[in-house]
Amino acid sequence: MVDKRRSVVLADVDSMYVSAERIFNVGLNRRPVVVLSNNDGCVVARSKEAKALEIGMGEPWFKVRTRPSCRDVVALSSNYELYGDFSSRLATLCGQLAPRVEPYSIDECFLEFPAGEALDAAVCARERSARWLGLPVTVGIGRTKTLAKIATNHAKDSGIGVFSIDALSRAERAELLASIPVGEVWGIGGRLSARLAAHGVTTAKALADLDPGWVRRAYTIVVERTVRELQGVSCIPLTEQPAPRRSIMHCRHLGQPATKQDEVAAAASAFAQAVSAKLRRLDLAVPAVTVMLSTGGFGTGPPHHAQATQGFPVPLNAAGQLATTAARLARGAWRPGHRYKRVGVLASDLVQARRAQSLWPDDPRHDKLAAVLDTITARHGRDLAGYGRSGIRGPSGWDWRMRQEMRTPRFTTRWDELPVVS
DNA sequence: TCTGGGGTCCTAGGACCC
DNA sequence: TCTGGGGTCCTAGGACCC
Repeated sequence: MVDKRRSVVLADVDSMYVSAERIFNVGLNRRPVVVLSNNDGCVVARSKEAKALEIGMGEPWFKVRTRPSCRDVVALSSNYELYGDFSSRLATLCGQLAPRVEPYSIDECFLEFPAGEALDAAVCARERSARWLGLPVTVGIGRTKTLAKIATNHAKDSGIGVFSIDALSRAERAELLASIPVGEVWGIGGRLSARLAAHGVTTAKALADLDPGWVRRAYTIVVERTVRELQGVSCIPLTEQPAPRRSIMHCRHLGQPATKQDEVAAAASAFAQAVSAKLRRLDLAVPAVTVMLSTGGFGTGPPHHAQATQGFPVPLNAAGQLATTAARLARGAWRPGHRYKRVGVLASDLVQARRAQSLWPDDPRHDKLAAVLDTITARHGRDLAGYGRSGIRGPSGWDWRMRQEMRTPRFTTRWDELPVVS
């Protein structure tokens, strides 16, 4: 009898950011390496050697760097352009192997196969990724996405490259699920695991043994789906065609807190131009823009948030209009006496740009100007040219730009940053 | 001194209508 | 004293993911 069932394969790059950095710098091999978030704030990726030093995910770098045990750790600023490029190479590689592929995140790809073909394909994906891209990949196989996630985590924990949860007997599978804390199940975060624990549910097995109908009434449909997926019933299908973007946000901690109205306006204007560039690249337009200011929660006193929204008569994506509007909104939302640490510009309810009209429909110079500014920004960064005073450092020396002092070159996407072999 | 950024989906509750 | 019901739309907030 032909087995018509499907298997989900998850290909997950080991320490993606560190692995991408190591491709161009073999000196990083076998050393503890971490990659930092924007502003060089937190640790967002760790090599195996760094994990062994008990450096936690999300730990602030300024704390880690002072530990005696971490003296020899190499820290790098994140180079998203490099990681994004390797991410799309991995997706391409997977696409050549599988009839159906969903690039899920910057370091993960779901593939779907008829059940009998999954294991060979998984081995092949791992070999090709290592040989063709230089990226180490761990692969997990299961009947559903949630089970494939569990298989991948188990493969990583036990140091094997490929693992299929489908290959286990019923008893072995129960044993594996019983060894996994419920909070490690995909879709179950800190809040839900605390609530589940109150019901006596502390392992993946206990979650899988619940009645889905009860879970739906006691929790939500999201948790119900997770329970069914653990039981082997697929509820979260592969989505080959990503759903259209609903929102685009550009939100940053400022390199230095802003206290002046001009300062928040300058940052909002600059971020709006970044949003505009992304909108135009995706051929989207936005019917309203929101600016958010906040003081951040680590100082003394409660954090202060302010936000303001402005709608447009027709959806648009022009950099000049978005920048002017965002600057005005920021001025309006600003209140004296606060140290603003974070500014965000949000474009939501996005629509196709072709269906929208520009408020400046007849002047092609605006499109040309925007294109030129995008080129300058891409090549030289945001502080050289822009609308308003966004890019220019204030007279007081205030500088909102993020710190990124340890970024490697964008080897594969910039001609002038190509690696040189001598 | 120094603590990321960018998304999605779901639910509850209020406003409003007939 | 007694005080509809059902539907839709919108928003804020919660929870999760990487």
